[in-house]
Amino acid sequence: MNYQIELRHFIYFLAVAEELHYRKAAEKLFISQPGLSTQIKQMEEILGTQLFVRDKKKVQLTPAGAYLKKEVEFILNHLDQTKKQVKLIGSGQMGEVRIGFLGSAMQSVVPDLLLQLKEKFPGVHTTLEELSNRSQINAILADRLDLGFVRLARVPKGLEVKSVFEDTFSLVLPAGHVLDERDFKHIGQVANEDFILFSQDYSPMYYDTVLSICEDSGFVPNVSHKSVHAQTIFKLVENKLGIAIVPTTLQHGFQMKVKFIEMKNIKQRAVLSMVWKSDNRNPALQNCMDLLLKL
Amino acid sequence: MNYQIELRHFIYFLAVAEELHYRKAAEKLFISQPGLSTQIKQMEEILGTQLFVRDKKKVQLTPAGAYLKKEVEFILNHLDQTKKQVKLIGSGQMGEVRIGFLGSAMQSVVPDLLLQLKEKFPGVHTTLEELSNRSQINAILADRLDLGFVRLARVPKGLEVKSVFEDTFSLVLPAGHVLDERDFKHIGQVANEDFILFSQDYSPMYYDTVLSICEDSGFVPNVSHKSVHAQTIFKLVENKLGIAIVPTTLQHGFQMKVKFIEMKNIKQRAVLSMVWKSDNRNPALQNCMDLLLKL
DNA sequence: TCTATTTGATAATTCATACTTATTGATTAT
DNA sequence: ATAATCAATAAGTATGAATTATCAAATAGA
Repeated sequence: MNYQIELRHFIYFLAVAEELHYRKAAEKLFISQPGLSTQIKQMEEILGTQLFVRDKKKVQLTPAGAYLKKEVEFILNHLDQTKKQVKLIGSGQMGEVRIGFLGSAMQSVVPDLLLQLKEKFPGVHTTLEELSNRSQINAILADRLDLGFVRLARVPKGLEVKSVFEDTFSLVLPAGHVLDERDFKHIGQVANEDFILFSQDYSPMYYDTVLSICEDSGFVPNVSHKSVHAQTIFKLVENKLGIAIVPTTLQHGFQMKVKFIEMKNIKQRAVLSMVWKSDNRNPALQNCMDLLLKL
Repeated sequence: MNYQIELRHFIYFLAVAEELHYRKAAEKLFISQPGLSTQIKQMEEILGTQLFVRDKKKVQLTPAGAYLKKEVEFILNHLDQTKKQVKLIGSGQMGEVRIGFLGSAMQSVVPDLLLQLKEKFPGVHTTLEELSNRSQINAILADRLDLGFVRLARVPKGLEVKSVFEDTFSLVLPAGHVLDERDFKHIGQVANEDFILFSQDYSPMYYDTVLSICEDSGFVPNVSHKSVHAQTIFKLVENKLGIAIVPTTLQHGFQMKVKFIEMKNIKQRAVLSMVWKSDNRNPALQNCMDLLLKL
């Protein structure tokens, strides 16, 4: 009667919370459904709180269950990371920093940073993952990621941000476009063209900034396509399906039949920021931040 | 051979890490020393890392063990906190109650109620949304809302209603109108004026009631304008585009050049009711209702 | 050098309980 | 109506965490 919560409970709970279906969850866990039922029930008894509502053909989380789900996700992620760190420290290496980045960050600062990190802390292993702004924020909050490179004006409470690179914007035109660098005065000259932009979901800040650039020239762009890949955007421009506005450094690393016209005379900049959790417990990240904040 | 780490391991580990002495740690844990030894050993096997150095008469933490100790402390603390929170949310002392209300409820009961709620359950967070009767009912049925303040005679099955406030009706006239409070006897005196009422969609009950008030005086009102905003109605009256009949408490909170004549002698009342779902699972709402139903 | 004492690790055994299979009762779909 | 699907319950099994008993190694005191 006087049991203790165990990690097993959490893993089972998470499976049910995700599937909202006992049999499916049990299959995923490779255990029998009755076993799962009793374990969840026991868990509810230990916590003294109902976690699921099972009424007639459907399983749902209670408010307490929904809260617990978030916490359990965090705890299990943190535990995984801790296990890795323990192994690394135990084997004499220093640790791991899990880094997320927007595709557009790979052209400018991130490679530099990785080189510096490798030099100063050869023992620190880094993992890299290309993710959207939103995914990075969520991953950092859930402790699946230590450090993110995003383009965001604001971040949730509990996270710290530091701007690391300010880039001008460039107009991207098909190679044979009539407008040339010499003739270019302002963006209003291409107001009638179709625009190809990064999706608003992918980077709201980028989207807003581009709109504000156009607004400053007195027009609302006609957005014909949206994409999350620079590659795709350039390809579309190359095929004359529209023109684009992107951070200037994005021109490096792609072989495309497009021309870039840097817009130095406008005030808007593409700001790339680092984000991390104020209370991140990864000792390798501490070292990493000490280095990075000095740059 | 293929075990999993469990919280038990962490608790045992922490005891040993604190005591640096197996027998003493075992005593503290109320288990036998050999049991503790095997569990720690198993833990080291699972993690693939040595956590303690036991050489000749003394037990000490390895670097990996020292790191793990810090993390285990954090995890166990966080877990304790989470358990407490889950209990609080489960018992309704903490959580969120999503409240909808008709604009006209903001003048009378809702603010009072919120104050009382904050006082008794400081942990319960409330969200407020101004919605029409119909929108509130739909939102409650769809579980997007926990509690609504409506003016309705009937509600769909599965919902509960309780009248919370009965307001008299007032006649709203332009400031310079010939009819005065002293001269006023019955609504028939203004039978020939244009009437400005809340839309029938917005509150069918209000609309019906106003019609019945007029009917009792033997006339059918000429409705020239309809609106969903009290603000608009008063503005129209101010500009002599008609007169209105509204719940009396609506006169508070607006700065308008209109005069109110309260009609105490008629039987009709503007009834404000609470609505909620009988089988709402939100524990915070349960507490909220316990409080409210006592008033 | 010999005990006596203390340490953590083994060995053998016991016992709690997480898990299994079999079944039920309730609900929905055909 | 019949079949199918769901979670809960019941009874039995087996895994492994605990126990007791013991050991080997180290220290300290005579």
